[in-house]
Amino acid sequence: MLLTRESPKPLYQQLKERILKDLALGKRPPHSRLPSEREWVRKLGVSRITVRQALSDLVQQGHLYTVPGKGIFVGEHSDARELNAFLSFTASVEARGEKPANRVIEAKLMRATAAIAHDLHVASGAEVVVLTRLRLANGLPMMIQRSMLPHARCPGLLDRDLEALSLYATLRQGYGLTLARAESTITARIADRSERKLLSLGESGVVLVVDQLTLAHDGEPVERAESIVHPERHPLSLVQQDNGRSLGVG
Amino acid sequence: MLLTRESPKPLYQQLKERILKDLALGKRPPHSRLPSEREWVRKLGVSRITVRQALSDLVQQGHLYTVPGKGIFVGEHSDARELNAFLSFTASVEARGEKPANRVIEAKLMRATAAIAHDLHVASGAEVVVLTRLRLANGLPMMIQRSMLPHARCPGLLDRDLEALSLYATLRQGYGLTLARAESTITARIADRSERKLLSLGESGVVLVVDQLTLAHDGEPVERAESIVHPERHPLSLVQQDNGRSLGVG
DNA sequence: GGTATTATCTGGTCATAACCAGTGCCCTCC
DNA sequence: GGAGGGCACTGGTTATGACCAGATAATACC
Repeated sequence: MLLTRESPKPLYQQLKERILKDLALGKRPPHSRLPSEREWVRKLGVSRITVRQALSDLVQQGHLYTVPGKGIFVGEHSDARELNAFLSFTASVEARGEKPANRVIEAKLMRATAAIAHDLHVASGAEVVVLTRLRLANGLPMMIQRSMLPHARCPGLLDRDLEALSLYATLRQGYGLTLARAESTITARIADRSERKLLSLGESGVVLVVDQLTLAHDGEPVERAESIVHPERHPLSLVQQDNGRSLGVG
Repeated sequence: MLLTRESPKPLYQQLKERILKDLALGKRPPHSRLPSEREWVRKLGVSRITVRQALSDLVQQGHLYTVPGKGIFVGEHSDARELNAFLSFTASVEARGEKPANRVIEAKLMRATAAIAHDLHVASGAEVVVLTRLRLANGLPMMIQRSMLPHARCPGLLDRDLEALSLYATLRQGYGLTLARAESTITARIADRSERKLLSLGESGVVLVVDQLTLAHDGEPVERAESIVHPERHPLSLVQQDNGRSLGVG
Protein backbone atom coordinates (compact mmCIF):
# COMPACT_ATOMS: atom_id res chain seq x y z
CA MET A 1 0.00 0.00 0.00
CA LEU A 2 1.59 3.20 -1.16
CA LEU A 3 -1.33 5.57 -1.03
CA THR A 4 -2.16 7.56 2.05
CA ARG A 5 -5.23 9.55 2.87
CA GLU A 6 -3.30 11.74 5.26
CA SER A 7 -1.45 13.48 2.49
CA PRO A 8 -2.73 16.79 1.14
CA LYS A 9 -2.16 15.25 -2.27
CA PRO A 10 -5.24 13.73 -3.87
CA LEU A 11 -5.26 9.96 -4.10
CA TYR A 12 -5.38 9.93 -7.88
CA GLN A 13 -2.31 12.18 -7.98
CA GLN A 14 -0.44 9.75 -5.78
CA LEU A 15 -1.39 6.90 -8.08
CA LYS A 16 -0.33 8.85 -11.15
CA GLU A 17 3.06 9.58 -9.64
CA ARG A 18 3.51 5.98 -8.63
CA ILE A 19 2.81 4.75 -12.15
CA LEU A 20 4.97 7.45 -13.70
CA LYS A 21 7.81 6.42 -11.44
CA ASP A 22 7.40 2.82 -12.56
CA LEU A 23 7.58 3.95 -16.17
CA ALA A 24 10.65 6.06 -15.55
CA LEU A 25 12.40 3.21 -13.77
CA GLY A 26 11.85 0.91 -16.70
CA LYS A 27 9.50 -1.48 -14.98
CA ARG A 28 6.44 -1.78 -17.13
CA PRO A 29 8.01 -1.78 -20.60
CA PRO A 30 6.11 -0.42 -23.63
CA HIS A 31 3.03 -2.43 -24.61
CA SER A 32 3.03 -4.34 -21.34
CA ARG A 33 -0.33 -4.63 -19.68
CA LEU A 34 -1.13 -2.80 -16.47
CA PRO A 35 -3.41 -4.17 -13.78
CA SER A 36 -7.04 -3.63 -14.69
CA GLU A 37 -8.99 -0.79 -13.13
CA ARG A 38 -10.80 -3.16 -10.82
CA GLU A 39 -7.55 -4.78 -9.75
CA TRP A 40 -6.20 -1.38 -8.70
CA VAL A 41 -9.44 -0.83 -6.81
CA ARG A 42 -8.98 -4.07 -4.88
CA LYS A 43 -5.27 -3.60 -4.27
CA LEU A 44 -5.40 0.04 -3.20
CA GLY A 45 -8.74 0.13 -1.48
CA VAL A 46 -9.94 3.16 -3.39
CA SER A 47 -12.90 3.64 -5.66
CA ARG A 48 -12.92 3.05 -9.36
CA ILE A 49 -13.46 6.75 -10.07
CA THR A 50 -10.20 7.53 -8.37
CA VAL A 51 -8.33 4.91 -10.36
CA ARG A 52 -9.92 6.05 -13.60
CA GLN A 53 -9.00 9.67 -12.96
CA ALA A 54 -5.36 8.73 -12.57
CA LEU A 55 -5.30 6.40 -15.55
CA SER A 56 -7.22 8.64 -17.91
CA ASP A 57 -4.89 11.54 -17.11
CA LEU A 58 -1.97 9.33 -18.10
CA VAL A 59 -3.78 8.25 -21.24
CA GLN A 60 -4.41 11.87 -22.13
CA GLN A 61 -0.73 12.58 -21.79
CA GLY A 62 0.18 9.68 -24.02
CA HIS A 63 1.88 7.55 -21.39
CA LEU A 64 -0.71 4.80 -21.57
CA TYR A 65 -3.31 3.61 -24.02
CA THR A 66 -6.44 1.58 -23.54
CA VAL A 67 -8.00 -1.24 -25.54
CA PRO A 68 -11.65 -1.79 -24.61
CA GLY A 69 -12.29 -5.33 -23.59
CA LYS A 70 -8.62 -6.08 -23.11
CA GLY A 71 -6.94 -3.69 -20.75
CA ILE A 72 -4.61 -0.78 -20.25
CA PHE A 73 -1.15 -0.80 -21.76
CA VAL A 74 2.07 1.18 -21.57
CA GLY A 75 2.52 3.52 -24.51
CA GLU A 76 5.25 3.14 -27.07
CA HIS A 77 6.99 6.34 -26.08
CA SER A 78 6.48 6.29 -22.37
CA ASP A 79 9.96 7.63 -21.79
CA ALA A 80 11.76 10.51 -23.44
CA ARG A 81 8.79 12.78 -23.36
CA GLU A 82 8.99 16.58 -23.22
CA LEU A 83 12.23 16.96 -25.10
CA ASN A 84 10.31 19.64 -26.81
CA ALA A 85 12.60 22.24 -28.27
CA PHE A 86 10.31 25.14 -27.66
CA LEU A 87 9.27 25.60 -24.10
CA SER A 88 12.79 25.86 -22.69
CA PHE A 89 16.13 25.79 -24.41
CA THR A 90 17.84 24.89 -21.15
CA ALA A 91 15.56 21.94 -20.51
CA SER A 92 15.79 20.66 -24.03
CA VAL A 93 19.58 20.76 -24.06
CA GLU A 94 19.80 19.05 -20.70
CA ALA A 95 17.41 16.40 -21.94
CA ARG A 96 19.94 15.51 -24.60
CA GLY A 97 22.61 15.16 -21.96
CA GLU A 98 24.46 18.28 -23.00
CA LYS A 99 25.53 21.28 -20.97
CA PRO A 100 23.61 24.49 -21.64
CA ALA A 101 25.17 27.93 -21.27
CA ASN A 102 24.06 31.49 -21.89
CA ARG A 103 26.04 34.59 -22.82
CA VAL A 104 24.14 37.80 -22.35
CA ILE A 105 24.71 40.10 -25.30
CA GLU A 106 22.30 42.83 -24.39
CA ALA A 107 20.13 43.50 -21.35
CA LYS A 108 18.28 46.76 -21.04
CA LEU A 109 14.98 48.52 -20.63
CA MET A 110 13.18 49.90 -23.65
CA ARG A 111 9.96 51.75 -24.42
CA ALA A 112 7.45 49.53 -26.17
CA THR A 113 6.79 50.32 -29.80
CA ALA A 114 3.24 50.00 -31.04
CA ALA A 115 3.80 46.47 -32.36
CA ILE A 116 5.51 45.25 -29.18
CA ALA A 117 2.89 46.92 -27.02
CA HIS A 118 0.18 45.11 -28.93
CA ASP A 119 1.84 41.72 -28.58
CA LEU A 120 2.61 42.14 -24.89
CA HIS A 121 -0.70 43.76 -23.95
CA VAL A 122 0.89 46.87 -22.46
CA ALA A 123 0.49 50.54 -23.21
CA SER A 124 2.54 51.94 -26.03
CA GLY A 125 5.70 53.36 -24.51
CA ALA A 126 5.56 51.16 -21.41
CA GLU A 127 8.81 49.75 -20.07
CA VAL A 128 9.91 46.51 -21.68
CA VAL A 129 12.85 44.33 -20.70
CA VAL A 130 14.98 43.42 -23.69
CA LEU A 131 17.30 40.49 -23.25
CA THR A 132 19.49 39.19 -26.03
CA ARG A 133 21.42 36.04 -25.34
CA LEU A 134 23.70 33.70 -27.20
CA ARG A 135 22.73 30.20 -26.16
CA LEU A 136 25.24 27.39 -26.26
CA ALA A 137 25.30 23.65 -25.77
CA ASN A 138 28.59 22.03 -24.83
CA GLY A 139 30.27 25.31 -25.69
CA LEU A 140 28.92 25.46 -29.25
CA PRO A 141 26.64 28.38 -30.17
CA MET A 142 23.17 27.12 -31.02
CA MET A 143 21.00 30.21 -31.24
CA ILE A 144 20.70 33.90 -30.69
CA GLN A 145 17.60 34.71 -28.72
CA ARG A 146 16.09 38.11 -28.17
CA SER A 147 13.37 38.17 -25.53
CA MET A 148 11.08 41.01 -24.61
CA LEU A 149 9.04 41.03 -21.43
CA PRO A 150 6.70 43.58 -19.87
CA HIS A 151 8.73 45.11 -17.05
CA ALA A 152 5.65 45.45 -14.88
CA ARG A 153 5.38 41.68 -14.58
CA CYS A 154 9.02 41.10 -13.68
CA PRO A 155 10.40 44.23 -11.99
CA GLY A 156 14.10 44.06 -11.29
CA LEU A 157 14.64 41.17 -13.66
CA LEU A 158 17.81 42.77 -15.01
CA ASP A 159 19.39 42.74 -11.54
CA ARG A 160 19.28 38.96 -11.43
CA ASP A 161 21.86 36.51 -12.68
CA LEU A 162 20.67 35.82 -16.19
CA GLU A 163 23.61 33.73 -17.31
CA ALA A 164 23.44 31.04 -14.70
CA LEU A 165 19.76 30.34 -14.50
CA SER A 166 17.16 29.57 -17.12
CA LEU A 167 14.98 32.60 -17.81
CA TYR A 168 11.85 30.53 -17.38
CA ALA A 169 13.10 29.19 -14.05
CA THR A 170 13.76 32.75 -12.91
CA LEU A 171 10.28 33.84 -13.93
CA ARG A 172 8.71 30.98 -12.08
CA GLN A 173 10.76 31.17 -8.91
CA GLY A 174 11.15 34.93 -8.72
CA TYR A 175 7.79 36.15 -9.94
CA GLY A 176 5.45 33.18 -9.79
CA LEU A 177 4.98 33.30 -13.54
CA THR A 178 4.32 29.87 -14.99
CA LEU A 179 4.15 29.68 -18.74
CA ALA A 180 1.16 27.87 -20.15
CA ARG A 181 1.12 28.43 -23.86
CA ALA A 182 3.54 29.19 -26.66
CA GLU A 183 2.55 30.37 -30.11
CA SER A 184 5.41 30.03 -32.55
CA THR A 185 6.00 30.81 -36.16
CA ILE A 186 8.97 29.25 -37.91
CA THR A 187 10.59 30.60 -41.02
CA ALA A 188 14.06 30.57 -42.53
CA ARG A 189 16.32 33.12 -44.19
CA ILE A 190 19.90 34.02 -44.96
CA ALA A 191 21.83 35.18 -41.90
CA ASP A 192 23.31 38.63 -41.77
CA ARG A 193 26.99 39.16 -41.02
CA SER A 194 26.76 39.51 -37.25
CA GLU A 195 24.55 36.46 -36.94
CA ARG A 196 26.93 34.46 -39.10
CA LYS A 197 29.76 35.46 -36.82
CA LEU A 198 28.02 34.78 -33.52
CA LEU A 199 26.77 31.38 -34.63
CA SER A 200 29.99 30.55 -36.51
CA LEU A 201 27.92 29.63 -39.54
CA GLY A 202 29.41 28.18 -42.69
CA GLU A 203 29.26 29.49 -46.23
CA SER A 204 25.59 29.46 -47.03
CA GLY A 205 24.55 31.06 -43.78
CA VAL A 206 20.99 29.80 -43.60
CA VAL A 207 19.23 30.23 -40.27
CA LEU A 208 15.91 29.17 -38.81
CA VAL A 209 13.89 32.00 -37.31
CA VAL A 210 11.45 31.20 -34.55
CA ASP A 211 9.05 33.89 -33.49
CA GLN A 212 7.39 33.01 -30.24
CA LEU A 213 4.79 34.55 -27.99
CA THR A 214 4.63 32.95 -24.57
CA LEU A 215 1.54 33.30 -22.44
CA ALA A 216 0.71 32.66 -18.79
CA HIS A 217 -2.27 30.65 -17.62
CA ASP A 218 -4.51 33.70 -17.64
CA GLY A 219 -3.82 34.21 -21.32
CA GLU A 220 -1.71 37.30 -20.65
CA PRO A 221 1.52 37.48 -22.65
CA VAL A 222 4.74 37.14 -20.69
CA GLU A 223 7.41 37.02 -23.33
CA ARG A 224 7.93 37.85 -26.95
CA ALA A 225 11.01 36.09 -28.31
CA GLU A 226 12.80 35.87 -31.62
CA SER A 227 15.32 33.09 -31.97
CA ILE A 228 17.91 32.83 -34.70
CA VAL A 229 18.77 29.15 -34.78
CA HIS A 230 21.69 27.25 -36.28
CA PRO A 231 19.81 24.75 -38.44
CA GLU A 232 22.34 21.91 -38.51
CA ARG A 233 23.49 22.11 -34.92
CA HIS A 234 20.10 22.67 -33.38
CA PRO A 235 17.35 21.22 -35.57
CA LEU A 236 13.97 21.84 -34.00
CA SER A 237 12.36 18.63 -32.96
CA LEU A 238 8.77 18.39 -32.12
CA VAL A 239 6.25 15.82 -31.05
CA GLN A 240 2.57 16.26 -31.62
CA GLN A 241 0.04 13.91 -30.17
CA ASP A 242 -3.63 13.55 -30.84
CA ASN A 243 -5.15 11.83 -27.88
CA GLY A 244 -8.82 12.17 -27.32
CA ARG A 245 -11.63 11.42 -29.59
CA SER A 246 -12.35 14.98 -30.52
CA LEU A 247 -10.70 15.53 -33.84
CA GLY A 248 -12.00 13.12 -36.41
CA VAL A 249 -15.45 12.72 -35.02
CA GLY A 250 -17.51 14.43 -37.68
CA MET B 1 -32.95 20.14 -24.05
CA LEU B 2 -30.48 19.21 -26.75
CA LEU B 3 -29.18 15.94 -25.39
CA THR B 4 -30.79 12.66 -26.26
CA ARG B 5 -30.29 9.27 -24.72
CA GLU B 6 -31.35 7.53 -27.90
CA SER B 7 -28.21 8.52 -29.73
CA PRO B 8 -25.29 6.09 -29.86
CA LYS B 9 -23.16 9.09 -28.94
CA PRO B 10 -22.36 9.37 -25.27
CA LEU B 11 -24.07 12.19 -23.43
CA TYR B 12 -20.80 13.91 -22.53
CA GLN B 13 -19.80 13.89 -26.20
CA GLN B 14 -23.04 15.58 -27.13
CA LEU B 15 -22.44 18.23 -24.48
CA LYS B 16 -18.88 18.76 -25.67
CA GLU B 17 -20.02 19.26 -29.24
CA ARG B 18 -22.73 21.63 -28.15
CA ILE B 19 -20.28 23.81 -26.25
CA LEU B 20 -17.72 23.66 -29.04
CA LYS B 21 -20.36 24.81 -31.49
CA ASP B 22 -21.20 27.73 -29.23
CA LEU B 23 -17.52 28.67 -29.13
CA ALA B 24 -17.18 28.41 -32.89
CA LEU B 25 -20.26 30.53 -33.46
CA GLY B 26 -18.90 33.29 -31.30
CA LYS B 27 -21.43 33.04 -28.51
CA ARG B 28 -19.51 32.67 -25.28
CA PRO B 29 -16.67 35.12 -25.90
CA PRO B 30 -13.26 34.57 -24.27
CA HIS B 31 -13.23 34.94 -20.48
CA SER B 32 -17.00 34.80 -20.29
CA ARG B 33 -18.36 32.54 -17.60
CA LEU B 34 -20.13 29.31 -18.44
CA PRO B 35 -23.01 27.89 -16.42
CA SER B 36 -21.70 26.10 -13.35
CA GLU B 37 -21.47 22.32 -13.30
CA ARG B 38 -24.56 22.06 -11.13
CA GLU B 39 -26.50 24.37 -13.41
CA TRP B 40 -25.77 22.09 -16.37
CA VAL B 41 -26.93 19.18 -14.24
CA ARG B 42 -30.25 20.88 -13.53
CA LYS B 43 -30.76 22.13 -17.08
CA LEU B 44 -29.86 18.92 -18.89
CA GLY B 45 -31.08 16.37 -16.40
CA VAL B 46 -27.81 14.46 -16.38
CA SER B 47 -25.45 13.66 -13.55
CA ARG B 48 -22.54 15.79 -12.48
CA ILE B 49 -20.07 13.13 -13.60
CA THR B 50 -21.32 13.45 -17.16
CA VAL B 51 -21.03 17.23 -17.10
CA ARG B 52 -17.58 17.08 -15.57
CA GLN B 53 -16.35 14.62 -18.19
CA ALA B 54 -17.38 16.99 -20.98
CA LEU B 55 -16.01 20.09 -19.29
CA SER B 56 -12.73 18.59 -18.18
CA ASP B 57 -12.07 17.31 -21.70
CA LEU B 58 -12.54 20.83 -22.99
CA VAL B 59 -10.28 22.18 -20.24
CA GLN B 60 -7.63 19.63 -21.20
CA GLN B 61 -7.78 20.80 -24.77
CA GLY B 62 -7.43 24.42 -23.75
CA HIS B 63 -10.86 25.62 -24.80
CA LEU B 64 -11.93 26.37 -21.23
CA TYR B 65 -10.25 27.05 -17.93
CA THR B 66 -11.50 26.75 -14.38
CA VAL B 67 -11.12 28.92 -11.31
CA PRO B 68 -11.96 27.04 -8.12
CA GLY B 69 -14.62 28.82 -6.13
CA LYS B 70 -15.62 30.98 -9.06
CA GLY B 71 -16.54 29.02 -12.13
CA ILE B 72 -15.62 27.84 -15.59
CA PHE B 73 -14.56 30.30 -18.23
CA VAL B 74 -13.95 30.40 -21.94
CA GLY B 75 -10.26 30.32 -22.80
CA GLU B 76 -8.46 33.17 -24.45
CA HIS B 77 -7.93 31.28 -27.67
CA SER B 78 -11.11 29.34 -27.90
CA ASP B 79 -11.27 29.87 -31.62
CA ALA B 80 -8.60 29.37 -34.27
CA ARG B 81 -7.42 26.15 -32.77
CA GLU B 82 -5.85 23.36 -34.81
CA LEU B 83 -4.38 25.54 -37.46
CA ASN B 84 -1.46 23.38 -36.76
CA ALA B 85 0.72 23.16 -39.80
CA PHE B 86 1.78 19.60 -39.19
CA LEU B 87 -0.99 17.12 -38.93
CA SER B 88 -2.61 17.96 -42.24
CA PHE B 89 -1.65 20.46 -44.89
CA THR B 90 -5.14 20.38 -46.34
CA ALA B 91 -6.80 21.12 -43.01
CA SER B 92 -4.37 23.89 -42.16
CA VAL B 93 -4.85 25.63 -45.48
CA GLU B 94 -8.62 25.37 -45.26
CA ALA B 95 -8.49 26.76 -41.75
CA ARG B 96 -6.97 29.92 -43.19
CA GLY B 97 -9.84 30.14 -45.63
CA GLU B 98 -7.68 29.27 -48.62
CA LYS B 99 -8.16 26.63 -51.26
CA PRO B 100 -5.76 23.68 -51.09
CA ALA B 101 -4.67 21.73 -54.15
CA ASN B 102 -2.26 18.90 -54.84
CA ARG B 103 -0.29 18.03 -57.94
CA VAL B 104 1.14 14.55 -57.94
CA ILE B 105 4.70 14.57 -59.20
CA GLU B 106 5.55 10.98 -58.54
CA ALA B 107 3.54 7.98 -57.37
CA LYS B 108 5.11 4.55 -57.39
CA LEU B 109 6.08 1.50 -55.44
CA MET B 110 9.62 1.07 -54.20
CA ARG B 111 11.64 -1.46 -52.24
CA ALA B 112 12.47 -0.20 -48.76
CA THR B 113 16.07 0.68 -48.14
CA ALA B 114 17.51 -0.20 -44.77
CA ALA B 115 16.90 3.26 -43.36
CA ILE B 116 13.32 3.46 -44.61
CA ALA B 117 12.62 -0.05 -43.44
CA HIS B 118 13.81 0.88 -39.98
CA ASP B 119 11.65 3.98 -39.79
CA LEU B 120 8.54 2.27 -41.12
CA HIS B 121 8.99 -0.96 -39.16
CA VAL B 122 8.94 -3.18 -42.23
CA ALA B 123 11.41 -5.70 -43.58
CA SER B 124 14.21 -4.39 -45.70
CA GLY B 125 13.10 -4.65 -49.33
CA ALA B 126 9.39 -4.59 -48.51
CA GLU B 127 7.09 -2.65 -50.78
CA VAL B 128 6.78 1.02 -49.96
CA VAL B 129 4.45 3.56 -51.56
CA VAL B 130 6.30 6.69 -52.60
CA LEU B 131 4.18 9.73 -53.23
CA THR B 132 5.66 13.08 -54.14
CA ARG B 133 3.27 15.98 -54.36
CA LEU B 134 3.44 19.67 -54.96
CA ARG B 135 0.99 21.26 -52.57
CA LEU B 136 -0.61 24.58 -53.35
CA ALA B 137 -2.86 27.09 -51.64
CA ASN B 138 -4.93 29.40 -53.81
CA GLY B 139 -2.84 28.23 -56.74
CA LEU B 140 0.51 29.21 -55.20
CA PRO B 141 3.02 26.42 -54.55
CA MET B 142 3.65 26.07 -50.82
CA MET B 143 5.65 22.90 -50.42
CA ILE B 144 6.98 19.77 -52.03
CA GLN B 145 6.11 16.74 -49.97
CA ARG B 146 7.48 13.28 -50.41
CA SER B 147 5.62 10.64 -48.39
CA MET B 148 6.53 7.02 -47.92
CA LEU B 149 4.07 4.49 -46.55
CA PRO B 150 4.28 0.74 -45.99
CA HIS B 151 2.26 -0.75 -48.84
CA ALA B 152 0.98 -3.53 -46.62
CA ARG B 153 -0.99 -1.04 -44.56
CA CYS B 154 -2.59 0.71 -47.52
CA PRO B 155 -2.78 -1.72 -50.45
CA GLY B 156 -4.02 -0.18 -53.67
CA LEU B 157 -3.42 3.35 -52.44
CA LEU B 158 -1.94 4.33 -55.79
CA ASP B 159 -5.20 3.46 -57.56
CA ARG B 160 -7.09 6.11 -55.65
CA ASP B 161 -7.53 9.73 -56.56
CA LEU B 162 -4.66 11.37 -54.74
CA GLU B 163 -5.10 14.85 -56.13
CA ALA B 164 -8.65 15.47 -54.97
CA LEU B 165 -8.60 14.10 -51.46
CA SER B 166 -6.31 14.70 -48.51
CA LEU B 167 -3.94 11.78 -48.02
CA TYR B 168 -4.86 11.59 -44.37
CA ALA B 169 -8.55 11.56 -45.19
CA THR B 170 -7.94 8.71 -47.64
CA LEU B 171 -6.03 6.74 -45.04
CA ARG B 172 -8.77 7.19 -42.49
CA GLN B 173 -11.72 6.51 -44.76
CA GLY B 174 -10.16 3.86 -46.96
CA TYR B 175 -8.03 1.94 -44.50
CA GLY B 176 -9.23 2.91 -41.04
CA LEU B 177 -5.85 4.40 -40.24
CA THR B 178 -6.13 7.28 -37.81
CA LEU B 179 -2.93 9.14 -37.13
CA ALA B 180 -2.13 9.69 -33.50
CA ARG B 181 1.36 11.06 -33.27
CA ALA B 182 3.79 13.02 -35.37
CA GLU B 183 7.49 13.34 -34.66
CA SER B 184 9.02 16.16 -36.66
CA THR B 185 12.44 17.63 -37.14
CA ILE B 186 12.75 21.04 -38.73
CA THR B 187 15.86 22.36 -40.41
CA ALA B 188 16.63 24.77 -43.23
CA ARG B 189 18.94 24.80 -46.22
CA ILE B 190 19.50 26.22 -49.68
CA ALA B 191 17.14 24.82 -52.28
CA ASP B 192 18.44 22.97 -55.30
CA ARG B 193 17.52 23.98 -58.80
CA SER B 194 14.45 21.78 -59.25
CA GLU B 195 13.06 22.79 -55.87
CA ARG B 196 13.63 26.43 -56.71
CA LYS B 197 11.71 25.98 -59.92
CA LEU B 198 8.78 24.04 -58.46
CA LEU B 199 8.31 26.44 -55.59
CA SER B 200 9.03 29.50 -57.73
CA LEU B 201 11.52 30.65 -55.14
CA GLY B 202 13.34 33.96 -55.34
CA GLU B 203 17.04 34.63 -55.43
CA SER B 204 18.25 33.33 -52.12
CA GLY B 205 16.37 30.06 -52.38
CA VAL B 206 16.14 29.19 -48.71
CA VAL B 207 13.72 26.40 -47.80
CA LEU B 208 12.45 24.88 -44.61
CA VAL B 209 12.81 21.11 -44.41
CA VAL B 210 10.40 19.18 -42.23
CA ASP B 211 11.13 15.55 -41.59
CA GLN B 212 8.15 13.81 -40.13
CA LEU B 213 7.31 10.36 -38.93
CA THR B 214 3.60 9.80 -38.41
CA LEU B 215 2.37 7.01 -36.17
CA ALA B 216 -0.97 5.34 -35.57
CA HIS B 217 -2.52 4.79 -32.17
CA ASP B 218 -0.73 1.50 -31.73
CA GLY B 219 2.63 3.19 -32.12
CA GLU B 220 3.21 1.67 -35.53
CA PRO B 221 4.54 4.07 -38.18
CA VAL B 222 2.22 4.91 -41.03
CA GLU B 223 4.07 7.55 -42.94
CA ARG B 224 7.51 8.97 -43.35
CA ALA B 225 7.42 12.38 -45.00
CA GLU B 226 9.90 15.00 -46.04
CA SER B 227 8.50 18.41 -46.82
CA ILE B 228 10.36 21.18 -48.61
CA VAL B 229 8.54 24.32 -47.54
CA HIS B 230 8.49 27.81 -48.99
CA PRO B 231 9.42 29.80 -45.87
CA GLU B 232 7.75 33.11 -46.67
CA ARG B 233 4.57 31.77 -48.20
CA HIS B 234 4.02 29.00 -45.74
CA PRO B 235 5.63 29.78 -42.38
CA LEU B 236 5.09 26.94 -39.94
CA SER B 237 2.88 28.01 -37.11
CA LEU B 238 2.60 26.05 -33.99
CA VAL B 239 0.81 26.20 -30.69
CA GLN B 240 2.03 24.41 -27.62
CA GLN B 241 -0.01 24.21 -24.49
CA ASP B 242 0.85 23.02 -21.05
CA ASN B 243 -2.39 22.02 -19.43
CA GLY B 244 -2.34 19.69 -16.53
CA ARG B 245 -0.36 19.82 -13.42
CA SER B 246 2.23 17.35 -14.48
CA LEU B 247 5.18 19.47 -15.45
CA GLY B 248 6.20 21.82 -12.69
CA VAL B 249 4.93 19.83 -9.75
CA GLY B 250 8.20 18.95 -8.07
C1' DG C 1 -13.50 -32.99 -33.16
C1' DG C 2 -15.65 -28.83 -34.22
C1' DT C 3 -19.03 -25.39 -33.20
C1' DA C 4 -22.04 -22.63 -30.51
C1' DT C 5 -23.27 -20.95 -26.05
C1' DT C 6 -22.26 -18.95 -21.77
C1' DA C 7 -19.82 -16.99 -17.98
C1' DT C 8 -16.57 -13.74 -16.88
C1' DC C 9 -13.28 -10.70 -17.80
C1' DT C 10 -12.15 -5.76 -19.82
C1' DG C 11 -12.75 -0.54 -20.31
C1' DG C 12 -16.66 3.10 -21.17
C1' DT C 13 -20.61 5.52 -19.56
C1' DC C 14 -23.76 7.26 -16.16
C1' DA C 15 -26.45 8.00 -11.59
C1' DT C 16 -26.60 9.45 -6.67
C1' DA C 17 -24.38 11.23 -2.87
C1' DA C 18 -21.13 13.05 0.07
C1' DC C 19 -17.40 16.31 1.89
C1' DC C 20 -13.63 19.87 1.13
C1' DA C 21 -11.61 24.43 0.26
C1' DG C 22 -12.00 28.41 -1.85
C1' DT C 23 -15.05 32.85 -3.19
C1' DG C 24 -18.39 36.29 -2.53
C1' DC C 25 -22.42 38.29 -0.72
C1' DC C 26 -25.35 39.71 2.97
C1' DC C 27 -26.57 40.53 7.45
C1' DT C 28 -25.61 41.42 12.03
C1' DC C 29 -23.07 43.41 15.63
C1' DC C 30 -20.20 46.88 17.44
C1' DG D 1 -20.23 53.28 8.90
C1' DG D 2 -17.08 49.54 9.26
C1' DA D 3 -15.82 44.92 10.67
C1' DG D 4 -17.00 40.40 11.47
C1' DG D 5 -19.40 36.09 10.89
C1' DG D 6 -22.20 33.29 8.55
C1' DC D 7 -24.28 31.23 4.33
C1' DA D 8 -24.77 30.00 -0.34
C1' DC D 9 -22.35 29.34 -3.99
C1' DT D 10 -18.04 27.44 -6.91
C1' DG D 11 -14.96 23.57 -8.68
C1' DG D 12 -12.16 19.33 -6.76
C1' DT D 13 -12.13 14.80 -4.84
C1' DT D 14 -14.00 10.39 -3.55
C1' DA D 15 -17.39 6.44 -2.66
C1' DT D 16 -20.83 3.04 -4.29
C1' DG D 17 -23.28 0.97 -7.59
C1' DA D 18 -25.11 0.01 -12.08
C1' DC D 19 -25.38 -1.25 -17.08
C1' DC D 20 -23.13 -1.62 -21.79
C1' DA D 21 -20.21 -3.64 -25.56
C1' DG D 22 -16.18 -5.95 -26.84
C1' DA D 23 -12.84 -9.76 -25.80
C1' DT D 24 -11.74 -14.37 -24.10
C1' DA D 25 -11.84 -18.75 -22.58
C1' DA D 26 -14.23 -22.58 -20.82
C1' DT D 27 -18.12 -25.30 -21.37
C1' DA D 28 -21.84 -27.70 -23.48
C1' DC D 29 -23.87 -29.39 -27.52
C1' DC D 30 -23.99 -31.66 -31.93
